[in-house]
Amino acid sequence: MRRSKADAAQTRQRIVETAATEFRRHGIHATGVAEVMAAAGLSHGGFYRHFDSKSVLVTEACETAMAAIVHTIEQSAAQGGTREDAFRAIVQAYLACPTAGEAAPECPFVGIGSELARTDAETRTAATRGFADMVEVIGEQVGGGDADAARSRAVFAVCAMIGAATVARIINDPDLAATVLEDVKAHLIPPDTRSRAPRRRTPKAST
Amino acid sequence: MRRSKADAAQTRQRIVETAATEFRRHGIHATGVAEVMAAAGLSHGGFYRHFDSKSVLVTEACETAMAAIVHTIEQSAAQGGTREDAFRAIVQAYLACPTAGEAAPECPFVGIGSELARTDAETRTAATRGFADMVEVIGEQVGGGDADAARSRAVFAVCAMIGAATVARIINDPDLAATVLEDVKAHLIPPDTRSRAPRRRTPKAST
DNA sequence: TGTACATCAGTGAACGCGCGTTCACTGATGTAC
DNA sequence: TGTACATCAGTGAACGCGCGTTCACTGATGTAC
Repeated sequence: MRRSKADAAQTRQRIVETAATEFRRHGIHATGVAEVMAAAGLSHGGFYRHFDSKSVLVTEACETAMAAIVHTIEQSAAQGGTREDAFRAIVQAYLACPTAGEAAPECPFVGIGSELARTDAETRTAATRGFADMVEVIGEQVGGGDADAARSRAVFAVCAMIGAATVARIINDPDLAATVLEDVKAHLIPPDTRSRAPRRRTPKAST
Repeated sequence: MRRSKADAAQTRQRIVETAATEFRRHGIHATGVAEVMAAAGLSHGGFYRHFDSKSVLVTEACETAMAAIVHTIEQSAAQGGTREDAFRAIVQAYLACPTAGEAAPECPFVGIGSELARTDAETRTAATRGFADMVEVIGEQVGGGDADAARSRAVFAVCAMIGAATVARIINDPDLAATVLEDVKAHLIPPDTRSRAPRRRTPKAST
């Protein structure tokens, strides 16, 4: 039963968005085309009306997922009045842990990080752009130096957050996982700007 | 052709060590039992004389890989005279980039990070122990506060390194990937103790 | 110590299954007149 | 505007392939006497 062009375009987009979620949640390799289509409410046969191959879907899903996490970070940033508030809001939101085992549920660097390194050039390019965007948005909040210093600090913060969420998801002990997230939050957010969280026992010299 | 007990035990260990390398390099899902056995110089049929299932191999390979990265970190630490030297040596070695796309080739948190989060309880327990060991070894080098502060700083450093290596492997632009590794090194290693690497243009206030 | 037999590490073919992909088919949509 | 036909989104069965796993077989190892 043929659908209108508008319907078809909408279906295509739904498949990509569903894939972005499924891949992040269960991994790229572990998520089949049929699984994505079923989650989108379709039968698997129609997949190739929209995409040449699974890897094309992976690329587009990566682009969509990257745009989503960048958007979330922008929204977190918009919550804070000062830039310090904005940065704190970003870190708190990214490393928020309803359950530590599902830290940063939106971020593809966490959900499919090690798999992304083995994807094709197009997908890795999309991931690279996503990382650059994350750094840019966060770099705007971590000023206090020249542009390059801000960018460098943003790179550091993004890497620390990605590493922390990755580790927290792997760790088999919920308390330890939560502690890891708290430790990394404590080190990323300057103590004088932190809100609720208790300060470290001995602040000590800067690292 | 039956082998002696000693030979069989040696074969088993060879399979586990081969698997540790193959899984880290190509991913758990993407590496078949037959592939591991072939890489170990065996035919795939004999696999189940040694292991009940692939997931048992995954667990043991994870244990082996964790022991290896912890051992490497210990050896890096042994190179430095002071604790600051030791910490610098650990970070420099972990984030050394012959090619940035292969950062931290030994560390399972990087090579199979997102896949580890979806493995069974035994494997995640092995990974959790490995993380705790990494934190303990590094914690010994980042003193300057009480034990808990040192542990917390070690957790932060380990997460930042894992995140940096994960990102560097994904990024499609070798220069950007190398910059990420340098940025994270620069932030982890206090400027006054860094050796060769050029200092950031404006050191600025501590973060 | 020597012999006869059970054990089992390793081989290679085979198994069922799920994967990515293809295809014949359906019927609503888009288009040409 | 109405009609006749081509297009194509979506369905469901089928394809070849590689995966994890099993199995009959081989022959050296281990063991009981």
